[in-house]
Amino acid sequence: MLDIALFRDDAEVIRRGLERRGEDASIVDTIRLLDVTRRETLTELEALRATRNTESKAIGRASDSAERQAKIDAMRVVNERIAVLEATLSQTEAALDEALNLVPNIPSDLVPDGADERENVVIREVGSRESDFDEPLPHWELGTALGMIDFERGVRMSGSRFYVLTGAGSRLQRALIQFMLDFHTSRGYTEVYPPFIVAEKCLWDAGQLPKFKDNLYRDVEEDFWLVPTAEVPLTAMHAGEILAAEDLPRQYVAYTPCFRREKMSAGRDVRGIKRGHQFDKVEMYKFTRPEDSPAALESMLADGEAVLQALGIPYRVLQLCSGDLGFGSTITYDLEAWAPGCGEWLEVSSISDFGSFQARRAGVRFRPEPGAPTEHVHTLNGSGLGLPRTLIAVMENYQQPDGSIIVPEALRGRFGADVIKAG
RNA sequence: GGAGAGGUCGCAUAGUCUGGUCUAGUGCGCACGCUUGGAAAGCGUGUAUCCCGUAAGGGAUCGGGGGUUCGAAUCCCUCCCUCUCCGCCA
Repeated sequence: MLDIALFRDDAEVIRRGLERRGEDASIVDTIRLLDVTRRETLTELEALRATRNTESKAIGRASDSAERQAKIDAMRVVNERIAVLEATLSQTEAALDEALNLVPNIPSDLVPDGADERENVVIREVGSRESDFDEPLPHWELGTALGMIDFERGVRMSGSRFYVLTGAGSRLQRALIQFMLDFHTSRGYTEVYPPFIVAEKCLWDAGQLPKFKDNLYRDVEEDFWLVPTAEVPLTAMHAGEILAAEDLPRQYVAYTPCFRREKMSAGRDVRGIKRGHQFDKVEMYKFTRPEDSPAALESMLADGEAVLQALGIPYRVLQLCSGDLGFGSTITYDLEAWAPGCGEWLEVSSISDFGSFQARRAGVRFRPEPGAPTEHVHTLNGSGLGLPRTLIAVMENYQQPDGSIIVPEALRGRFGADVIKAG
């Protein structure tokens, strides 16, 4: 959510931001109008409430019963007007909230203009894509041959896009998760195990609602929603708090499954474990002082890249253009791992600075100086990394001509073996 | 799931029965000042958040929402949460 003050003071910045994203900017005028109505209504309402407060006290003190009754009658009239204004105010505020919740964040000046993902910019490519042999196998063939992935039984249990990791597959994913958690912890993040089911409020805080309602799973009877990413509970964890300035930045890393009710187009990404309704992810998250978030973004990017480097996976860094930016983000880098078997780049991480967008929704603030007014913190999030796709990258990059898979050195201790062979 | 007790301005509590003197008292903690060679103690002052307003000032918030009333921390309804006991359970 953007600051309502920005709509008053510099609406042009918002319009330009919306246009860069390729969105209609007319909502800005709607919001400005509602804001004026709200303030006019509030001013009159509060003046009347002030009258009522004073008069009610006078009534309490009044000894003459005729005078007392006259005041009570007068207050009845005032109260009728108050009721009308209260109704207007609550309608106006509801409309204002609804509109504000639909406005995406403003792209940073550093973000290149562009209409969609085709105009994202490759910033660098790291590692060699050279392969030792001509036809590397895709992970679905490797996984089946080595007893790491069971597609049929996953589909039998849960339907299309579900799979079972078995034996070395399951173990390798677990080794990756533990490796990533330990890795980020050693670099200054605090490990967190959050709820995987949260109240609706948390999804508003993180900016998932109202816009992405169709992508969320929820309990029919109770206020329970499955998290689509650990970003949701991590954002909501400090909702409504005023964080101690000396505790900033706060840096968290969390492993969670992620549940997404995507309507996946038939025929696209159907093979393998690249895309599903359930997947695992290790997420990095930071709360920072506003002035610190640009540097925090760069260091989070470095943290994501370091995982890929430690695993020895070739990757590239993309800067998203304005038209491909996520709803709450001001600036985003994607990390894409090279998967030689599929022959494609796989998005394994998306690293963003959300500015004060989520902090304002969730009410996360800090006090810069003792006695100073509170300010919203900035929040940043990034995958560190997404599991099934990192698993794919490991399998496909480390496959050998004899059909086995070498276990990356960084994972050997946790995995408990150097190589994955059939049988 | 059942029964009971609770949720008050950092923490702990008073106030709720008997609605107006609650612009919410007190203790602790914290900050500043006095005092002191320095400190402790003592004394004094201050110490929530948000909204409207250039300001003066005003308003809102006693877990959330709704109601009764001229007026609600206080009465009524409802939801949420916490604690104790019972049941169930990994």
